[in-house]
Amino acid sequence: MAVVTDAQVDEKVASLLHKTGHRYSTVRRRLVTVLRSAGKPLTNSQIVESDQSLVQSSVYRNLNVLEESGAVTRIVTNDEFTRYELAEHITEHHHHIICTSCGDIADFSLPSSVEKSLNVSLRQAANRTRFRVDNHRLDALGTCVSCQ
Amino acid sequence: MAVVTDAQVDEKVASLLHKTGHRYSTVRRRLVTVLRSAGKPLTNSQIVESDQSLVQSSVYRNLNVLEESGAVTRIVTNDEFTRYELAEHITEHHHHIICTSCGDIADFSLPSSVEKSLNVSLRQAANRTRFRVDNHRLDALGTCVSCQ
DNA sequence: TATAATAATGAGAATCATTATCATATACGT
DNA sequence: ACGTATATGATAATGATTCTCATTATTATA
Repeated sequence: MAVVTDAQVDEKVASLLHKTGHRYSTVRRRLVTVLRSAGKPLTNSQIVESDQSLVQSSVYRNLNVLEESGAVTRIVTNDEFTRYELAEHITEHHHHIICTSCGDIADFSLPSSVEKSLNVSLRQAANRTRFRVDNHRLDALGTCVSCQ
Repeated sequence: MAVVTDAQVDEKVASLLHKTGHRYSTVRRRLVTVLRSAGKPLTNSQIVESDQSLVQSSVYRNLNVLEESGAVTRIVTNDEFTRYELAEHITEHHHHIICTSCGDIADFSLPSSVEKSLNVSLRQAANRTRFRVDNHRLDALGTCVSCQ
């Protein structure tokens, strides 16, 4: 997560937006900056709090645009707020530990050996359902410091 | 999932409800029956469709009661509907494959060797965050037959 | 098995995160 | 700079979920 520079993120997001016929506007740049510096998925209101120049309705609209373009991923926990983060192919593969009490999230990673065996097993398991598997999502569920 | 009988499920649910000061009413019995026979997490409206004697507002209320008692688990996908299933300790540990297009879900299981190494790695990873880890949630993301 | 006390139900109203609308402003190609 | 297409912000609308409350069911006890 430290190896990717701001400039590289900008370039990727710009390319994704342009490919889908959208502009990399000032508001969208600020949005990407907020998401990048947070280091964890944020709710709409956390985003607006982080950068008070941003407007709720525009943030919602642009998060959807960025998601359609593939630059941003939507995270749902068990609380009532959707959270957003930069897509993994822009940053790097990681997982979330979710507080089952307040919905707060932290990022973490697993050894690549574990990731590999997981992927193999998932493909095998998927063959038994009739779904086509594209990806996986592994979350740890627990309690954050302030809820303990 | 085949080893648990209806009577055993009933007994467990009754016990969980009574422990938390609730009754195992007729409506709650029907709800458990619907969830049990579905074999996959259901939305509120899927539940009401499955058993037309059930009423939307009562289903919502009772799903919450059952969740608080620990008999039912809430599943959120990326679509706009929350889904519910019988808790794992009543049936058995399993995972979900979620259709990223329509939100439909199927159940699947992994080899216990994979589950074990996963658990070990999760504990280790959690030590680096400041969360206490209780559980994990592994979903495969893909496309269901009717969306392919 | 009646009774009283308590919890559950159903119908509808209320809530609130998210989306849609639309007049105005901004960005891009020429 | 100009004209056109897209983006923005303020506000209204939407819809899944929750809340309310008068009525009904369940349980414990005599």
